[in-house]
Amino acid sequence: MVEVVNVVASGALDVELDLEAVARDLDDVVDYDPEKYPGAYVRFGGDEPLVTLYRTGKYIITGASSEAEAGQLREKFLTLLHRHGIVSAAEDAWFTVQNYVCMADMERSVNLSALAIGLGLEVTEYEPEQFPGLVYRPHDHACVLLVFATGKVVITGAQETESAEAAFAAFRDSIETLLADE
DNA sequence: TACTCGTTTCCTTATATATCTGACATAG
DNA sequence: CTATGTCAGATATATAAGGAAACGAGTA
Repeated sequence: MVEVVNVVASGALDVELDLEAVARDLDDVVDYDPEKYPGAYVRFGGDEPLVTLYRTGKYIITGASSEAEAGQLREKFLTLLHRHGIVSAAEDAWFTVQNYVCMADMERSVNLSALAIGLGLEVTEYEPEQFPGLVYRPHDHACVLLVFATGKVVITGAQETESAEAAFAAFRDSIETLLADE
């Protein structure tokens, strides 16, 4: 079972923004420090996803647990901007999910050194002294898997949930073949 | 050699995962 | 004063974004 733990999405408004003015208008939710970073952070609540807004009108939503949650936050964000007259509804250009970060559990321990050899050294990276997880980049799936000795797996880089699920399913099948004796 | 222009890298944010390190704290 | 304990911060992964800095190459 693959569980989505983070969704990164981006979108654009067809207008250039004066972030200084936006930060003044929405002082209670906006955190803007151009000396530190060019984007303005919009936080509705400590537990809600983060919106990073740029001068160009583009924005990023990070920290949502589902595509639906990202979409709801986007609506909330756009409504806020409309209410303050910062943008009009017509200036809303596009919005897409860019990355799904998922978690899965094989519920068995894994010998990562053996797995690296089994999967092939050209598709894996395992340096336990640098990082305890094995990095697996399958050729036939557009995402990256981080495999841990405990059997926990992090799947990241997927543009769709289905792609993360397919990558994990294929990985779980190969694990059973490669490490059947352990 | 000096300057310009294009490319590349880093920064920041979220999130799970696990391992080690360094900085503190508190107890004996 | 030393022992153990706790906690935060790297380490690595993907991804968007804009700006700054660094860097290589080409020209005068």
